[in-house]
Amino acid sequence: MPPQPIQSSNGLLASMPTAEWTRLAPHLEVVDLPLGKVLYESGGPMSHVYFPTTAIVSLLYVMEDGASAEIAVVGHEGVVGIALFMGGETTPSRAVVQSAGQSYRLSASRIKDEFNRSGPVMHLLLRYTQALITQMAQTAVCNRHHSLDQQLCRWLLLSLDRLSGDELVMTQELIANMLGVRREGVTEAALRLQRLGFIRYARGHITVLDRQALEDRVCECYSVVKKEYDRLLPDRIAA
Amino acid sequence: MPPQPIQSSNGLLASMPTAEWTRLAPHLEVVDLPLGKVLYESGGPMSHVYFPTTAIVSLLYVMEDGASAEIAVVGHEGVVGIALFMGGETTPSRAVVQSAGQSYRLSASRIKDEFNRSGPVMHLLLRYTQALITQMAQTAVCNRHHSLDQQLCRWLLLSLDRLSGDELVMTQELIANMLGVRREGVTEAALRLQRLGFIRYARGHITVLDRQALEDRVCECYSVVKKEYDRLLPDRIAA
DNA sequence: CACCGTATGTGCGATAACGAACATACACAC
DNA sequence: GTGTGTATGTTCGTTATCGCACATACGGTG
Repeated sequence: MPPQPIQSSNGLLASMPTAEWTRLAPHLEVVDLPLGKVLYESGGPMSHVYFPTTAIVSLLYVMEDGASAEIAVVGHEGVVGIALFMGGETTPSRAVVQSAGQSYRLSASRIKDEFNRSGPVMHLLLRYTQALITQMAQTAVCNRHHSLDQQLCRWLLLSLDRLSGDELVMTQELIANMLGVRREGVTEAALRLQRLGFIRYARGHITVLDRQALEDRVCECYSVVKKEYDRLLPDRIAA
Repeated sequence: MPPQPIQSSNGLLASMPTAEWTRLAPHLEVVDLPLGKVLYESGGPMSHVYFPTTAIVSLLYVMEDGASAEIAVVGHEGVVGIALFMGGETTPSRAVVQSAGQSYRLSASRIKDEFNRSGPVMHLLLRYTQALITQMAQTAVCNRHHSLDQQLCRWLLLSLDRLSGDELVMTQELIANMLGVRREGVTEAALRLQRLGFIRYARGHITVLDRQALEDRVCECYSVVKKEYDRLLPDRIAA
């Protein structure tokens, strides 16, 4: 299989009709998002919405005692900052760059203006929001019922879907923070996958060797979410 | 003569400006929702949205193997069926009546028409949706990090907030299905609360004797969700 | 009032994940 | 090459919850 072309755009932006794209394009900025950058703090101000292209952003909740859990992940298929157009202005979750890369961004006032035109962009953003809701709901279910092994597979596949290659730059420590488990637990689960020959792990670099094997091992949560994204956002345009 | 609701209204309906209320009121029906009634099946058609008054509805996901988990709960503060106006038409979750009572309902076409006017009703529904998102996210976090005892407290308080009295009609078996845990686990957690004098449990009837004690024992997830509802839906009108 | 179905209580061993402490081992700077 | 910091691997006792089997007890029905 030939390598996937590098995703040069964002699925939501690419799905916009010409008129809307023409209106918004002059106001879009391209920004580099380094690993670990916090786009929004819990309850904090949100100056822009982000449409990632090659970056991946995690929405996670950090508790009073410091424990954390990922609620959803956003890549080139979506947008970070839905609270702006949903009317809440802020959310109790934090948005952190999980994989460095680039993103478009649009100021809060521009996205609100566009949304309030109640045109195709609004409907697109709302359908995306529903897909994101499904991801959150499925995360809740998965946290309840599935093993760390399965959740790691789900997490790897969700990340892989948002990257161009087959390699993730991500320490086990960070994965543990996302999944809300111990680092040692991730080590053990990753070792099992490595012994089976599905992945190769080396100091913060994971290479997926057998994606199909991960899909065979993952829980249903992955495909439920994926199908819902495909259903709700069918017009995604390839790079 | 149709049954009249006990609780004067639903929070969202009560928050609507006069013009919108006047427009919608003639089309609202009052319906009785018996315990266990399935309003929507996973992926199934959604003919109406429901604005509960005295009923409580659970959104839950049922897995292939029959295991289930509650994703969110909706009572007189909200609406069941957001997928209709979000544009998805359906969702992978099931909506089940958790506590019998009454509800208003509105046909799918009427709610969509009203939503598409892009007026105050749309903005109200979107703010509600954001609050619901917070509840789902917090459910995911709670499932990951908190003990069954804490989760039971959270569940009891969330239910209590949506009821008029201090008694719930609910077997431990059903609570276990909602929380996605074993029935025996609920028995043990409920016994602990009972021995402490916080609740009284008798064959499907739970009476909360000391609400404050439950609030002292519950994890932060409860207050995070509650504060977010209060922040996003400040205009709620009391019963 | 006897019966029976359902709801609740109890007692196991099994297991997955935890928390902590520690061992290795690679990557990079000097 | 040596040193150092970070990433990964390993071990072990502890804990919460599970899965199963079964005991009890309430309440409506005949």
